[in-house]
Amino acid sequence: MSTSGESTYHHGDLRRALIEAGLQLLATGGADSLGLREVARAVGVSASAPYRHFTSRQALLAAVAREGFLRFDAELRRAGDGWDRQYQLEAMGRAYIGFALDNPKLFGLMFSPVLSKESHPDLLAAAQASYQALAALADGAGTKGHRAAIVSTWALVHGLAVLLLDDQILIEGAADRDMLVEAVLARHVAGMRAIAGR
Amino acid sequence: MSTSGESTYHHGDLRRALIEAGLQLLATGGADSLGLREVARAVGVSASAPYRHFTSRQALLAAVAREGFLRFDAELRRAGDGWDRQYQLEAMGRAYIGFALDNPKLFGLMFSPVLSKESHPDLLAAAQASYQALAALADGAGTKGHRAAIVSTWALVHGLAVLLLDDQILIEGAADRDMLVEAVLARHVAGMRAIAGR
DNA sequence: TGTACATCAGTGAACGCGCGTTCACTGATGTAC
DNA sequence: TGTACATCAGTGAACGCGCGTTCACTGATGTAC
Repeated sequence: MSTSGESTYHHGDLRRALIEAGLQLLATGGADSLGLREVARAVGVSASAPYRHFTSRQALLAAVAREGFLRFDAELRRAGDGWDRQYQLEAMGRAYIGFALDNPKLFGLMFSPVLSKESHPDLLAAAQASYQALAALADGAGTKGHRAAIVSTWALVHGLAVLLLDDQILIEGAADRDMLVEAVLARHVAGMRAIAGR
Repeated sequence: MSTSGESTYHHGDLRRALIEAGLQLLATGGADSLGLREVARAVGVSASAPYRHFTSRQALLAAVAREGFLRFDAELRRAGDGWDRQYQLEAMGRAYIGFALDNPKLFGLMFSPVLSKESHPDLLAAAQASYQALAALADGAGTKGHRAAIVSTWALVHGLAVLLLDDQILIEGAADRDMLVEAVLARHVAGMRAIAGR
């Protein structure tokens, strides 16, 4: 993985490497659920080595999911940055769905109920940061502080992402899919504006 | 399961019984994924018996998911029946989310990407029937035939269901949850009406 | 700068487990005459 | 109605597999003097 001829012994940052390998496997691999041995194998380390850094398989999954939320959050914010306030919602919605489509397995893990957020506080924190981004987004659409408005936006975007991910919606190619996403987002924004009365 | 003292030999309708047990296990059990042995055990039959009725574990899962869609579909339609046209969308949305909350694991299986719909045509058919129900619903809201309108409604309702299921939305008890669902549905309907221009 | 020693971060063999699936089998049921 | 036989729908033992996890171990690294 790093400079050649290097031993895997005293790896440097095995913890980081394992998380990275986890993300990699989710990005390219076939399996839908990560294994401890699988990740260890990918890094080129013995099956028991991860136990130096994670107390259990759950802990590794949580760390990978947390990393996912950090990147997700960063991408959402970056997407929002370049735009005028009135276009932010659509830009971030696009980014939300884009992230899900680009990282289907990771997205699935992040929102999986098998990872109890209570037992992994830093995972929870990372997830909530993403929520804040969305909340700000809905606020920007002129419906300050209304939980229903925030949740509506979130649910719409999340639902569309999940339905596309699970191949539930009949689409004809990527272009058709993108058009559909645009149309749905535009509708939503129009609806929100109409309700906000402007 | 049936009249006592009955042998499991020449069961009568083992296929049906296995599917039923699968639903039961998803409803009450802890595991998130059904196993062949698990289901066989629940029915009180040997581990290899299911192979008389299902070619593989996948086939059993598909059959359970199909049954899920049939019930889902029936519930959606029943929910829509009792209401005036203008309240149908909300009624069915409630039913959609209610089904998901009542049958979290089953709902998860139904919309799981591990079940390729292509290799299970009757599963696909059952799933599409449910889609028809939703399409009719969006039509009823006065936005005839617009795919974006149908998908918006579907995505919103599905997304809200999934987020609630995965404990992503911070809620305070069932009453609070129900209020939120109502508010989100009401907003959506209002938005759709506003766009449709009435 | 060199040495002694504690601690750290890996190894690799082993554990038990439960799974999906196969196979030869056998008892129960249905059918033809 | 009775008998012979084919077929059906189970049994139960066995297979290999990969997993998470534990454990005693050992080589590499860091630290105190």
